[in-house]
Amino acid sequence: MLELAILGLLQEAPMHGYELRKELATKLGTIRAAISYGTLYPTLKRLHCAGWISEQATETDIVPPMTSKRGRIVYKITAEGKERFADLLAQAGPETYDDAGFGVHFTFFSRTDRATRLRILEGRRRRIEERREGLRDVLSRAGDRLDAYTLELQRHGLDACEREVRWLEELITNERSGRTPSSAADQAVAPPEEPAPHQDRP
Amino acid sequence: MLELAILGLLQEAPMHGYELRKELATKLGTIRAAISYGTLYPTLKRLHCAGWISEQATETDIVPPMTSKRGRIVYKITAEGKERFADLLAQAGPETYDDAGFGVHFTFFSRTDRATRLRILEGRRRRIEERREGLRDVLSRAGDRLDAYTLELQRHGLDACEREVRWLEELITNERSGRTPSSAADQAVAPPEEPAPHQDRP
DNA sequence: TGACGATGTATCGGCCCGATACATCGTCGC
DNA sequence: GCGACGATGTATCGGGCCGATACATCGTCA
Repeated sequence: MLELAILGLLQEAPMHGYELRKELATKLGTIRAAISYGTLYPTLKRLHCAGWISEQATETDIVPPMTSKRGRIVYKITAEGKERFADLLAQAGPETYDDAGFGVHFTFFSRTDRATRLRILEGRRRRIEERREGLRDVLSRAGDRLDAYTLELQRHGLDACEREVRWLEELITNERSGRTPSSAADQAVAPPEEPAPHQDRP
Repeated sequence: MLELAILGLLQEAPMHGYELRKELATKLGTIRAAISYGTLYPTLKRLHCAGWISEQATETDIVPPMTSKRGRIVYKITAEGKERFADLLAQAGPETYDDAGFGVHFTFFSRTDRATRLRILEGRRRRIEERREGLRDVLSRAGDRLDAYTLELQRHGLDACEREVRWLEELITNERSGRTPSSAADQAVAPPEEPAPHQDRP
């Protein structure tokens, strides 16, 4: 999963580890607090060995404020890496539908096609619906066996599930009718087809 | 964290691994799907070695339907284990406030005192508020740099944060005024002090 | 009698985290 | 000028937890 996230970010721009972590924190802020270095660096090494990314120690810097010879390693995605990214993004296993996996996939939704988006959205919905049904079962069948706090927790969880299902329904509806997620109330008119394959970092 | 959960469940009744897993699934259903055996059995062994629980292979069974000599191992909490449980439940590190940790603590709230409950509730609130502020920052400062899907994800996350903070506020208010979580609208009258130290499994 | 699913215990590889170590850069105060 | 300090940067290690897998028994139904 982290592999997908790294590949996705490097698709936008070459970066070194520290920068990657910060970028991950803002883009995936909802999903994970911040990726740990204990995971990041070994993963980068693994991706490099696999040939998905290229490693390049650098003396010079890109941005003006820094002009020294700090030993930084800039990573750049390779052609094989882009292929790998597309595969990972499109294929959906069970882990695609849990919180972290879904979040990462969703983050890069603008990089894939509508069919894939719908597939993942519906898979996620099914997952949450299952959780919701489980909670309803527990509340109706064993509710009186649980103490007040546990009960309250279940209820709060159930509420969150229902809310997320509604959110997903809306996204699915939008997707089917060819709309990009409506920001708030804008975007009344739908773009013709794919909502601009990808163009962040303007 | 899993240690706390196991100790908590064994406090209610002796159990063997398989049963423990099912019980965990229903009580902590909101938090985690189901605990993996690859974690459960090693943890049980660890707890046994530490002296928190006692291990007893059994031939006879408790419940009527089963009357054979299946090699099951029934675990029972020890006096030291109960002490350990109380310590773990009351002490609050940073991991107490993330989703899993908070969920487990909350599940056993009826087993601890109001001061501890308030401390944990407020710590959790602070944690969520931090996440909320982070999301607001991103949305206001870098919102236009992100594509529509990422934006939508952040917004959904922000909404969930705000909702959870409100939920926590309510719980904290109730706790301060000496009420157990109000089931829905019942419980208009507050019990005198601690809401019955613990009595599930009636 | 044999297939099948639920029950039950156990291990292994792998992902990811937190703690930790170490080094350099820019900035600010003294 | 110079030292302290926080941000920047790379890296390793132990440990928790997961998914896959293996193996065995029980009850049930064909």
